[in-house]
Amino acid sequence: MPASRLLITPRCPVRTALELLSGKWRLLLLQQVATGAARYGELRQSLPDISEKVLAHELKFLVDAGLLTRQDAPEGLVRSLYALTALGEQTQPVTQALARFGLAYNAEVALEPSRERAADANARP
Amino acid sequence: MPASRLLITPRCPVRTALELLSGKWRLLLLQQVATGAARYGELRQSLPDISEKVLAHELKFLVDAGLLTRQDAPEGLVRSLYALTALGEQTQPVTQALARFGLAYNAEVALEPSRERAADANARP
DNA sequence: GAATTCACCTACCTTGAGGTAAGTATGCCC
DNA sequence: GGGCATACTTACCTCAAGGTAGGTGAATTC
Repeated sequence: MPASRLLITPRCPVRTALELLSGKWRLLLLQQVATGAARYGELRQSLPDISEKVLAHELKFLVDAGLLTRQDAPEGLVRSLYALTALGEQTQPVTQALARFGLAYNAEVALEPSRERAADANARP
Repeated sequence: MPASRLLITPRCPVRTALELLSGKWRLLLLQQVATGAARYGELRQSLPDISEKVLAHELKFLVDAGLLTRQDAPEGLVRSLYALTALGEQTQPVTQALARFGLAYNAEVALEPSRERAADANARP
């Protein structure tokens, strides 16, 4: 099975994906928008502990990268409606896989108090 | 469909997963180990541009987190054989999803030279 | 027309992830 | 026992992600 061990170079697709999607908020933002086109204020409420600077910045990045679209005012309304592009929708399997792993990890940690120290390093209030 | 919009709190499983797996190297290391149990030197060769400090540190982190095991010398050999735990194997769907997204992104960018500027922000030699 | 809300933007600061370069401990070979 | 390889460790530094706090301009409300 080491037959398929591959050299991890900068052009590896996993690295491409990591560079586009890594960060504390990007995948969470995409996940929120996936639940329906969302406005700026809705996103801020959904992710209570993101700062406004970062929210605006990440939205801009995702639009520039072609993962989100921003619709300006459908005439008369306040502007800003974000939606996933086709490419953006392709991030959903990633988020789902992460969610499944997160659940598996929590389940495992619950069963193994012996590893609580390691888990504590990532514990939150 | 906004029926299922959920509050992203620190306890969300996606956040748990992101905290454990985010970073430049973790998923790549796990992917490499998944191609067969690996030794320190093999991993260093597979990921040519990781620094030794980070390689050692990330390996330790992954062992502490319960995603990798390190077998000490099977008697007489040089020590250090890393392998995935059951939990560690559960990260593979994440990596696979990232790989699929990376390929889709590259394909899309190749078709749309108009967005090359945004892509350039993440381009590498 | 004053006040408020919404969707941002700007300047400044802190923290930590990751890099560089060197050193250490252990075993193996001859 | 001197040299070499493997598997790390340590001290130091840099940079960028992310946070804080306070703006701004346009629309909407009263």
